[in-house]
Amino acid sequence: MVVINNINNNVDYKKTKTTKGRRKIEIKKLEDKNSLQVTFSKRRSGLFNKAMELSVLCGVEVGIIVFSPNGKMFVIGHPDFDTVLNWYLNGESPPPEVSASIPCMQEHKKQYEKAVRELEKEKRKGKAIEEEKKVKKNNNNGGFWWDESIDKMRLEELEEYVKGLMKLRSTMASRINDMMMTNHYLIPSTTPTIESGATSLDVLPINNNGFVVNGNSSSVCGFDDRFTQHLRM
Amino acid sequence: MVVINNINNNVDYKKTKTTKGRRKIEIKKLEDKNSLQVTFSKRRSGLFNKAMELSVLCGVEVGIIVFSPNGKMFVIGHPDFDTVLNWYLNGESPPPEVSASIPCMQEHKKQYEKAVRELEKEKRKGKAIEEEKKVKKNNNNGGFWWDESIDKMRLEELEEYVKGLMKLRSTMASRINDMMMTNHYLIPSTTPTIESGATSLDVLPINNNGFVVNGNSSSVCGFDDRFTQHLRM
DNA sequence: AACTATTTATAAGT
DNA sequence: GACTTATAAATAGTT
Repeated sequence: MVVINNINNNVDYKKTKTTKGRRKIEIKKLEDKNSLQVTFSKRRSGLFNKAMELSVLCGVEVGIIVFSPNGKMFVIGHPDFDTVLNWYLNGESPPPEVSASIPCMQEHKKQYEKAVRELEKEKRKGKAIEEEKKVKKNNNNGGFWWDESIDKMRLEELEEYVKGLMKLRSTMASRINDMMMTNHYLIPSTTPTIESGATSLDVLPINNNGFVVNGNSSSVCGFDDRFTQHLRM
Repeated sequence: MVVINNINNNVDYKKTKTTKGRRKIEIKKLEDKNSLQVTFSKRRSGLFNKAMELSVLCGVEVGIIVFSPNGKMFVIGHPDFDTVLNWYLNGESPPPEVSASIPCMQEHKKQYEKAVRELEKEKRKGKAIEEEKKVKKNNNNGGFWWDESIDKMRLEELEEYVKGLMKLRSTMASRINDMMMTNHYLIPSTTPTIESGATSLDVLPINNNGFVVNGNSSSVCGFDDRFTQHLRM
């Protein structure tokens, strides 16, 4: 119980209240352009801070994207946004600890899902090279200057890719076999996939071009400084 | 200064307080397994609600991924997470209104970035079909049962893909030309890309297999019901 | 950006 | 999880 007898120290108070203080608002689109901007700034800060606290307190992974009213992108994440994103895109989990408690069927689903996704990826890739050939034929004066580097990289990565693909084939075969022997699941027609390694934009706010714009900091409770930043929208 | 004169109205109080009420905590990893779970639930709810409020009040787009301590994935977004994600992956902005205020150079950067990303995608795709052929040769007894559908889809999408690729080529040519005539920018070696259309997982929490698990609701201030759900972690 | 008076969020307890 | 209580934190309106 916090009780403070104030009879004797009213003298410390301002005699007139300076503001009406916080007032309740409806959660609906703010019409006043100015207060909208102010509210956005305050609440985005608040949101990111809440995310940071959740992440630290519970040791969990969080990723947030917010677009300002002007379309400027703000990204935050722990460990960093793109890492979290990859887990999402791959349908994976960050900590491989409690995942062992997942029932067997779930594991089947998971691997099957992943296999389907890989297959989609493969399919799209396969399609592309034929397109590329066609385009080259259309530009029969030759490709653009960057074609060479593409072909070089392709060859360099060829060997290890074959291995991965082979493994995928066998994995898919066994998994699909498992599935068909047990239950029937609908195959999602399209699934988001990520092709390349992620960049590490992390908590930095980036403009709507995807470039990092700025980022200053003020450390909060030992959490990475990058979690707090104050930038114009 | 918080001061409460409690002398005259102690009579109104319960003689024994039932709880000590909320108490301040340090923002550091919770050790007690139980309170960690409880805190995660409460704070995830709070975070999602804050996101919803921000989205409604300011009319902005938000997307959040959170993993529970057990690795279960929770996703929320407005209009839906995957839409927000695509904007992120493509380095685009949701509203094409204020984007006109972006300086010309920024526009160049943006298109260049995108072109580089597309090129990466193309490259990886092209690589894949050759791998597929190799694999097929290795499995010279014929492909698996799903090969046929892949080839069919490939052909079906061929025509429109050519058009897109042609446009990309010319866009890249002019953009890169623009860049070289003005400034020199570093080309990020890898950039996250998304290959297929997005699924609409929206606010539904999904387990670490990427499957939708459940989702009940309780509407908040006219915001989509899907923004609130209470599920086990 | 700083200030307050309030509203909200939430730590503990049930 | 859902409810309660007391308190800590966030923030609407103002300067």
